[in-house]
Amino acid sequence: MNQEPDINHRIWQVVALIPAGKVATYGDVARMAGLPGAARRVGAALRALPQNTRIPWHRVINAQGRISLPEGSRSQYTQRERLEAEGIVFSRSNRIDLARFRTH
DNA sequence: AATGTGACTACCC
DNA sequence: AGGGTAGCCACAT
Repeated sequence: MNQEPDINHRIWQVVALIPAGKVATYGDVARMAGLPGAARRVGAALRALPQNTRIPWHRVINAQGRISLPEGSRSQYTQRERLEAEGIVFSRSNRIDLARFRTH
C-alpha cells in the first residue's frame, strides 16, 4: 500500500462525524481514524486547524472528560462556551460526564 | 540516527 | 479524588 494521504485530513474527517451535543476523546478519534494509540497525534492535528475552520474541534476532549487546552486561555473558553451551547454540562470540577455525552 | 516535544493515556500510589 | 510517571505515536531538529 501507498503511504497514507494526509493524516491530519483523516483525523479532521473523523472529528467532523461527531454530532452536536456529543463529545469524543482524543483516543476515540485516533482509533476511529485507524491510528489506535495515537491520541497525541490527534491533538497535533487539531492544533493545525485554521481559526476559521468548520470542523467541530471543540467536541474533542481528553479521557478524563476535561478540556485539554491551557487553563485560562481564550481557546479553552471558546471550547467550553461552544459545548455548553450544544447542551453539554460541566460538573463542578469542570468535567463532562462521558457516560452521558460520549459518542457510542 | 538520536533526541526532544505534546490539545494524550493507563497505572499506581 | 488528585498528582506523579512511564508508555505512546508521529513529527521536528
